[in-house]
Amino acid sequence: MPYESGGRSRQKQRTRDALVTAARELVAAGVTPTVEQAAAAAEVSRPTAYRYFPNQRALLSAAHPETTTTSLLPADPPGDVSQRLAAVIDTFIELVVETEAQQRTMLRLALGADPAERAALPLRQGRAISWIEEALLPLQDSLPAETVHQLAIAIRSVAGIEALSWLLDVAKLPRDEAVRLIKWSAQSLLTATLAGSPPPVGPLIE
Amino acid sequence: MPYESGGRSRQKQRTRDALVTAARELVAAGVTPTVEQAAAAAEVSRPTAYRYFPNQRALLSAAHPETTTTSLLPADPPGDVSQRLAAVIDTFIELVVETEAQQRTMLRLALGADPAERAALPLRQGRAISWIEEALLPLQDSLPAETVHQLAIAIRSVAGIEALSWLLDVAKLPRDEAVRLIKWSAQSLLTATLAGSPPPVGPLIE
DNA sequence: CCCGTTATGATACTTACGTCTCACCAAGAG
DNA sequence: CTCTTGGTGAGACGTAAGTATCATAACGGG
Repeated sequence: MPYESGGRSRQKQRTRDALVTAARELVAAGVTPTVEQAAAAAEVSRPTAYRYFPNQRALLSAAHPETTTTSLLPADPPGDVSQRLAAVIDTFIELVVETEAQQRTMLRLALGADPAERAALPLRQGRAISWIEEALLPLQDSLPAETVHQLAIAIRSVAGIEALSWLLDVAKLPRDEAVRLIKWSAQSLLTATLAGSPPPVGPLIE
Repeated sequence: MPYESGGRSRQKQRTRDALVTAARELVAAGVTPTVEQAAAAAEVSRPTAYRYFPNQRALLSAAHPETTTTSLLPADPPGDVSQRLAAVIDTFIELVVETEAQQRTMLRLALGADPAERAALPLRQGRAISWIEEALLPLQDSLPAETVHQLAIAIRSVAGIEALSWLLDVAKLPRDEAVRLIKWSAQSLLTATLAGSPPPVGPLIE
């Protein structure tokens, strides 16, 4: 068994990193790079790129810009849930709008995959839910954690790139109106929960 | 000027119809046909298909199953807005779930287009908004039409294939829970409006 | 009936995805 | 030093999108 010392040859890791880095830069530049382009930018041959990623989708998914931000709340977060949510949603939507092109690309790639491949792609699971849950933290005193989680999911589903692109493309709302409507929807879901109609949780009983 | 009598040769119309019909059948069968397949099914050559549709996207868009249904309300619609909305949303979601594969395909195609092309594609403008507006009809006594319209848009944005696929793929909700959550969100938006917090309308004034 | 327009088909070309085969090279093991 | 092996590059192949050229049926007008 040849060279295994210290975690085997790190050539693979270096090549993989080069590919991801190159692809990331191209994606950040606003384009959807060809596998050939990404390979060239990484100074690697095209077959090699395919040795690391089964297809373009997987490569570009791995190149999806990583957001390391762990919280969207301001330095001195308000105690009021509604205000906390407003702050988080404001920042989150801003984030989405700023990277709209990439968000659309990733959404399109994710939709192109069949169910089996979707499960394999670790991407498309952003940090939005945990961000929103952090905003909803004050609710944990009065509501079950599962209910809060479900509410966070509902809020994310009205505030993501999917809803935004529909509001823009189909409903043909101006960008600022779309953002405003999303904020209203998010607050309305919270209001309904606070008013005593929390999102349903658990198995259907009917 | 040769033959122009009675609306010129209808050969073009027949060929176009054959293409759309063939593509529609393939799409309804659950596949995303290549231009070649659609052309073959229409007994037409591939270049001819491209003479009628600039690309695959345009062809498949034209093949999008037409829903001629003009209303989603039951025969004897309830007078209560909430119940009317529940009825319409139930039926609408059922419609979306039943044709989920096609819906995803159309969404992916729509996302693939650049802004200029998106404007040219008449598709992706379903009848959902008018269906929802019909459910909200009783609100017209107490709210401006523009507000009702905005509310319908907000409701549609939480009840469409975009939100559904996110709930399923990313939030990993079981199908029945996703549907239930969507119904809750839609009702919550209505509730918020009735409770005196209607969706914002008009130009931003800040 | 002949002529010319028009729609169409046949064919080829370019690009890109994805797969495969084969040769090469470097580096560690003996 | 030699032999083996893992990583890589070169090149070819098949499919499909999209474009372009050229030839040929079909059909209406005179």
